[in-house]
Amino acid sequence: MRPQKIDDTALLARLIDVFRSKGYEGSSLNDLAASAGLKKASLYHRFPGGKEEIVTAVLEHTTTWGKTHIEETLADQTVPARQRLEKVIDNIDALYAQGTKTCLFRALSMDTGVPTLDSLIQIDMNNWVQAFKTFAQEIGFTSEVAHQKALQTLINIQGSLIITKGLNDTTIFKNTLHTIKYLYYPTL
Amino acid sequence: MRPQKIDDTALLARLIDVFRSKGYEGSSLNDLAASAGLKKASLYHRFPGGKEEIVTAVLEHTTTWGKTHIEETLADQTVPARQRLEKVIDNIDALYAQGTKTCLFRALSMDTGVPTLDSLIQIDMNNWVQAFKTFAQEIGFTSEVAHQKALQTLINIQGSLIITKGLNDTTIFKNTLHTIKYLYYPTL
DNA sequence: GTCTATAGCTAGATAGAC
DNA sequence: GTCTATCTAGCTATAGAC
Repeated sequence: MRPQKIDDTALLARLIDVFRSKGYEGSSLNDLAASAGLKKASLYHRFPGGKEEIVTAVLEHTTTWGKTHIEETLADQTVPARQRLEKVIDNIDALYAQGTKTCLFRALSMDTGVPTLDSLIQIDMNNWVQAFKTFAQEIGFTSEVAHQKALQTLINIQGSLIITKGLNDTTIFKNTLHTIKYLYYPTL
Repeated sequence: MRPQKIDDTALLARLIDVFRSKGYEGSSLNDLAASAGLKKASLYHRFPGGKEEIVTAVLEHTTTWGKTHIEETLADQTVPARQRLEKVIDNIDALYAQGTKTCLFRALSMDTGVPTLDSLIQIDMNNWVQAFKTFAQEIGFTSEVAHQKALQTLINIQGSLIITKGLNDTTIFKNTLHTIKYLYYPTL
């Protein structure tokens, strides 16, 4: 067997970047292949189901990223709570490259004609909310308040990414990320 | 001259709806024409510059919407300040149809290959920020605090729209809109 | 596993009848 | 002003050589 030009995880990373900058319809198979240094036909070898299989794989890869970098990190009882939260914020900062890259969920949550996407995104978002909510409950907030704080966390992240892109000012994302820990530790 | 099947403002309203649900690349001229009850060639008669002229007109229409429903409403000294803010929040609630419709800026701020779009969106967003900032200063906040409140207003709107869509739960948008007035009147 | 070549289709855009 | 018909370019997807 001939060796792969690019391994699966590197390939997925390239594909994610294309989708989140151009969206589903805006990303052609030529775009996707080119960013991976491959030709269209080679992409079909790796993903026989075509564009739909590619975007599904990309979303599933994002799901596992969230499981380790958000959910497990926030729930890791061997680390002090505040330190866990700061680590997660760092992870999110890296995911969005300090606000210079947009969110894959946002890029893929348009009307695409691929009904599966919406439910995959919904599952991921629910997992994120649940992770932050569980964390907030652990440090003493009631279920209801914890839920509101979790939602506000995601709202701040997504909203600041949009405004950062629109105004072309990454300090907005940076400042918003910085305020998130005060949602959970108001007395700091 | 033959009568128009649909007048300019109604036409623009239909076109906006297509763009904000499907994005720029996802909206084909057939989609756009069909939603207006016209054929492609008729759209070219109204917008000789094609898709780029259509999307530009759509964004300019949104700019004038913002001028009247946000900027002028917030600055209207003949109305009590709190009442102006509540009116603007109502206008925003209507614009996004209680959270069921996504934001045009968000839909069009992907990598489209149409460089004009980014700067049009940036101008609109800046106008919105400036309008809320001026309002916040008028009711007593310092320039720096007023700026932060204006940014947080837009972040909450955009973020809650994304999360509302992702989780398929319009109560999130409703609740977030409801909290915006407490940004400006914390003692309420 | 990757590639070239190509099928079949739909996109954006035009020409010209009414 | 709207339409049908059509052009070209790009799209997704496949076949088959290496």
